[in-house]
Order: sequence, then C-alpha cells, then structure tokens
Amino acid sequence: MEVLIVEDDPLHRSYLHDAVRAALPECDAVIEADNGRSGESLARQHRSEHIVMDLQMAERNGIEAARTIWKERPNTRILFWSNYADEAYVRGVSRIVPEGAAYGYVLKSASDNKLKLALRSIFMEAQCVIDREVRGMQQKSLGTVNGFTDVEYEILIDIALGLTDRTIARRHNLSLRSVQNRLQQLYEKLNIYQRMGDDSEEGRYNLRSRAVAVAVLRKLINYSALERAEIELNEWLGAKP
Amino acid sequence: MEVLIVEDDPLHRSYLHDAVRAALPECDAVIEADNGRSGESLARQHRSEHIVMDLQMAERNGIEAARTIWKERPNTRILFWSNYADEAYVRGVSRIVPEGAAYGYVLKSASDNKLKLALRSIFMEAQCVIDREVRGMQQKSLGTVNGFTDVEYEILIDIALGLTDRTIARRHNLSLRSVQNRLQQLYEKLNIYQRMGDDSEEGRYNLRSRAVAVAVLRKLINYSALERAEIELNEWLGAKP
DNA sequence: TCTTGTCTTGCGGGATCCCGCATATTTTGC
DNA sequence: GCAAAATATGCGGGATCCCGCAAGACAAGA
Repeated sequence: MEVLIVEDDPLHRSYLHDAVRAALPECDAVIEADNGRSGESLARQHRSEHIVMDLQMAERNGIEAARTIWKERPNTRILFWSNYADEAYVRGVSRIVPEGAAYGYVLKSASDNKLKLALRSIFMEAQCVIDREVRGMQQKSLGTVNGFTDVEYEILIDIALGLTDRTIARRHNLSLRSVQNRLQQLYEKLNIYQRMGDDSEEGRYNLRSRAVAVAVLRKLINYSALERAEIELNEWLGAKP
Repeated sequence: MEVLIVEDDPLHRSYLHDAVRAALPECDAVIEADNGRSGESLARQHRSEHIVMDLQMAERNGIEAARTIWKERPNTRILFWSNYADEAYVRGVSRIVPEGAAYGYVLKSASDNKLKLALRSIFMEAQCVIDREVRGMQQKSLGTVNGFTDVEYEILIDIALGLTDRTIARRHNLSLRSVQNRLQQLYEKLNIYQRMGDDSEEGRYNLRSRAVAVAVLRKLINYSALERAEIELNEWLGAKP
C-alpha cells in the first residue's frame, strides 16, 4: 500500500508523513508533493489510490487537483486536511466528490488521534470521515433552514464574478426577470435589507455588492472559490460561440 | 531579553520557538500565545518588546493584535511571519506601523537562515527586514506605475463593502460626482473595460462588482482586509450622528 | 503672471438595477 | 389527478449607476 501526500507546508508535510507511518503500518511507501500540480502528476504516475491533500496551496489548490484526479480514477480515496471549514471549501469539495467514493475532511486543528483514526477509516475501511465542525457546516448549508440552495449559491457566484443580469440570464438560459427574482431571494437570505445606521432615511447599501461582501464575511465565498468560478466562466465564454 | 510568539498553528509555533532559541542565545524566556487576543494580553502583561506574530489566525488576526499593541507601546519590535505576501496584507501592515518602529515581514516559505537573520536584525539591531517578495509587492503597490493610490484603494474598499455612491461621498466629504470620478479611475487601473468574449456587442461586466472580483483575484483584497474595513465602517456609522 | 496639470463639482442622459404586479409553467404533496 | 406551492416570465417605473462635457479650485513650475 502506498500513500501520496500533497501539502505545501514542509512542517505539515513531515508531520503528515509521521502520522501516516504511525497509523498505517501496512503502508510500504509514502510519496510527497508540495503543490497541486505535482500532486496530480505523481498521482497519475503512481496510480495512487490513497491520497492526503491540503486544500489551500499556492501553486494549484487542492480542490482543482482532486477534481482532475477523481476524473481519471473515481475510486481514489482522498483525505482532505485543511485549516478551515469555510462553507466555500465544504461546498467545493462536496461538489466534486464522485458517486460512492470514499473521502474525508479533517481539520488541521484536530488531535493526532483523530487524524490517525480518519486515515485508517478511509484508507482501510473505505469509510467517509467528516470532521464534526465540517459536518455541521454541511448540514447548515444543505438544510433548508438557514442554508442556501444550489440555485442561490450559483447566482451568488455569478454576481461575485461581476456578471450583469443579462449575462447571467444567458448563461443559465433564463429570462432577465427570473435572474432578478433569484437575486431578490438571495438578498433576503443574506439579510441585506437592513439599514446601515437605522437613524435617518438614507441608508441602504448597494445590494449587489453588499451581498458579495457579506458572503465573503460569512465565508460562503473565498479566494479559491472565486478562482475556480473565474476559470469556469472563461471556459463557458470560450465554448459559447 | 524575552520574546513573545503569537501563532495559532502548534507546529509552526514550536518551529518558531526553536528558531528563536537558536538565533538568539541572549534570549532568556520565550512566551507563546495561540491567537491574537491572548497575544495582546500577554504582551501587555509582560510589556513585551520583541514579538513574532503570525498574520492569519482564527481568533483575532495579527494585524489587529499588532495595532493595539503598537498603540500602547509604539517601540515594540514585531516580526510578522506569514504564509502569503498578498498586497492586502502588506498594505494592512504598513498602514499600522508607527513612525520609526522596527519591524519585519518574512514569509513562512523562507529558509531557516533567513528567519534567524531577520530575528537578529530586528530584535538586536532594531533594523527593518522585509522579505524580497514582499518588498517587491510594496514597490509595485506604492510606485506610480502599476500601483494604486491610497485614494483609489480607499474607494475600492468602499465598494467592496457594498456602499452606495452617496454613502461613500458622505463618508469622505466629497460630492457624488467626485466619487464617480474616482470609480472611473479605479476601473481604468483594474482594466475592467475589456469585453468578455470579444465577439459580439453584448459583453460588458457589471463594473462595480467586477472591480471587486478582480481585486480579490489580484489579492488586493482578502478576507482579513474586508473584515477590518467592516469594523471601521461600523465605527464610522456609530460615530456619525 | 501665466500656463499646465490634477482634482473637484454640477448637469444631463442612457443603461442597468431593483422590484411590485400579474400571468404562465413546473413541481410537489396528497 | 388535482390543488397548492414554488418557479419563470412579461411589463412598467423609480432609483442608482456610469460617464461625457464643461466650468471652477488649487498647486507646481517656467
């Protein structure tokens, strides 16, 4: 059995290495990559079936790397090991995990033991392991209570990219008015309609920009989500005509 | 001599500890804090004069912590040790460093040697040490060529927060038209005016939102910058009437 | 002093955005 | 299969945004 580690911080990488060695005596070889790109090519080269991957890396982030790896070999088992449980990351991961694949999401702040347990569960038992806090995130985001529909999230991304209503409409094959409906819906959920100082009459925000701002502050959007969205936008722009 | 380490990642914290011990034999005591808030109180309590500080921490980020520490004792020497050289961070730091204070900015990807050299230079010689890449960032941002004026950066933050033109005008005591002038200026510098697909007629972005998007993608804005800006906005809102 | 350049302000107009109201169309639940 | 609920669409209008044009304010420099 062979494990591939993709992590750009040397300290964390060697820590992971030790943890893998300790948790998986049946593991013969540990390979390391220090960014997403080399992670992809090492995975392809070794036909890796067990990967531990950091999410935020400078060169090429973990979600992108995981996506191409899973596209080639959907049975690969990947444990994501990340600093944060931003909704943007959680959504990004759960959007790309293939049907029935075993994967995990563990925070770096978790204890040694938790990490080792997760390693065994995923790689040996093919069982999904999602950190408590991340799980909470998922439920909150996918649950209907305070969460956001895929549709709402989609349009949030679109305005975050700076698209006009008309462009969004064409991108999703909708009418202009429908786009604006969804926007209203989004503003409502993000609670944008509050006045700034509740004092005088004047005090509204620019709804569109404000929505993006609070989405960022609530970590519904982060840099890597925007980066991916921008790439997808460009693909669509290229394929349209 | 006593050194205070403020860093929320245990691995990095112990690495820093070792580095300080090795680089500064004249250091009797090393204190550690694992987030900005406790960092502040420890600094106050010990009247720390030598601090190594991470920038992105979950509880309370390094810039905020440094600001309050410097407000109380402007002669404190602080070495910022960060993963990234985002322009948002660099600007954030250089906005709060007091006149004549010795400080440093070293990337976590730097070599052991660089870190130790920086520690000695700042703490022993009271000399500023800025990482090459960060320095490059500074020049690019402060230089007139491709860089952004404080005025332009200011209005960028304002629209990123979701303010309306009118509110921005009142916040900076400007006329509506002047605000819009500055916006045009900003759009120009961010190169927003390109069409999306250069094919057909239709293809403009929503300039305002797009500006924020490319600013994020270019790392002129990041989460922590927006967070600080939001706090300042609320202070202004509270103090206005 | 006069010029030149930068910054500010006002006016006006076209484009876009936000949204209430009314009407299809689709989905959901029973 | 049908009613209820959500979703999509069209129309119209008020508010905001984007910006060209032009006139004043102010500082730097020849």
